[in-house]
Amino acid sequence: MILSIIFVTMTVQGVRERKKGATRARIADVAARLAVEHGIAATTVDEIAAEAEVGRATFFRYFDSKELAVAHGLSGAGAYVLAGVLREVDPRLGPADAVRAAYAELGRDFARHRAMFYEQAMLSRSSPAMFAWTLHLYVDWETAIADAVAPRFADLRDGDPRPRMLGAMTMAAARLAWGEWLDDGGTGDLPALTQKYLATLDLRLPDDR
Amino acid sequence: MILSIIFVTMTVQGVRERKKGATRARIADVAARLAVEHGIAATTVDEIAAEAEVGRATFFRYFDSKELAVAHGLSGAGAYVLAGVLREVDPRLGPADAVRAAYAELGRDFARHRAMFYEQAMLSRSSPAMFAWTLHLYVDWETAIADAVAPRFADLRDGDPRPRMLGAMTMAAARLAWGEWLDDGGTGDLPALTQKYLATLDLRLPDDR
DNA sequence: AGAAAAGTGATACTAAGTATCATCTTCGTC
DNA sequence: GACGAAGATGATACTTAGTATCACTTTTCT
Repeated sequence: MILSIIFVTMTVQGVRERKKGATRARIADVAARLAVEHGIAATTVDEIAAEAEVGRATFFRYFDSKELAVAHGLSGAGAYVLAGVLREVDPRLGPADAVRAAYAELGRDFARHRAMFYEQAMLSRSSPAMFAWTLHLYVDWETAIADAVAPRFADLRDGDPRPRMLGAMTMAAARLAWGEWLDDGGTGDLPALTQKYLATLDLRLPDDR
Repeated sequence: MILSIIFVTMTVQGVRERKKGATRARIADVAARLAVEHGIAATTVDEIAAEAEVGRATFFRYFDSKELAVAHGLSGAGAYVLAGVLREVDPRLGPADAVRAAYAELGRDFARHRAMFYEQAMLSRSSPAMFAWTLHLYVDWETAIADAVAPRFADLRDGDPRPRMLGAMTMAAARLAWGEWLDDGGTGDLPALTQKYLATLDLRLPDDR
């Protein structure tokens, strides 16, 4: 009894929040799996909802569109993985170098996940709507990256544009590299391509000029 | 007779191409107007098609979604305006400086178009779908900017990532500035905000490092 | 001039996305 | 521990976006 009270008290997020997170993740996972298996066009919201064991209305409470659910399922966790890595790379590195280092870190086991990357890229291009919603998701990534990298700006001030810009540039590099990689048939070295785009990236203080 | 032959021969693009362009523009214009007047949700494709005097099927031949048509109507020409200005600013300016100069140029008659900018920004945020498709359009802008600015890279080589990155960074700056401006109620100085974001932007050669 | 190619519109259909409401679950308070 | 409030769910019904097909018209090319 007392134990359960303590447990409840200790629980960071209540039952409700935890359930919501689980449901959201379940829907996204199912959406991504079905889309990879049968293609986005052949996957209906009804199927996703049924497979995820939620009502159709609930599906749309969690995601604004079928495409967004798929995008989340494919790579929704990616932003947090990257943000996590970003926080852990050598603290002496500046913001832009930290991003490059984080991507280098992620690129290490690229070979193992090559097929997955290819599938995701193909899917994100499979329709204009899917592409649009993928871009929508990228904006979330941008903010996650910005938050993760902000502490590395030594002289950060209020409303500083640099973290957000660095996030945007990072995602642009990832997106462009991914596109070029796909155009080449997905046979090339995606991490190297990403570094190529990232290498063009630099930031300077507004008043350094 | 002979005159008409000469005329036909001189025509750069055939009747078909010209008609297509006009139809596309008409649809986009109507879509934007109706969306501004009644909101995107209250505007149906049927209304747009009817007003633009095309069949419903034709509408979807020109645009992949209602939202994309609206986005095009709102600012579809913007990319070409910017690209045009970009080509005309002082040829001695480097790529990044040219972008800043072009935006400064565009900012000069901002005051006159403030209300329009505000409407467009509000509309692009009015629904997640609209936002997603706006981002989709921005990718077109990116390539237009990249093409316009590419000649300014003195040592451009094949597959150089810098023009595309500069295009992406420019659009990111515009998008972020626009968002911040809107969050502040659209009362601030949008051109100045844009310059703030653009100021963080720099490019260096991959092998300068 | 006439055949080929491309664009258009009508029709019909599928499924995405919205709105409403009764029911059930979780939360805070007594 | 019970209870009322707040929030989440699912069923239902509905509107409209987006797709597919086909007969018809316009443009292009030879």
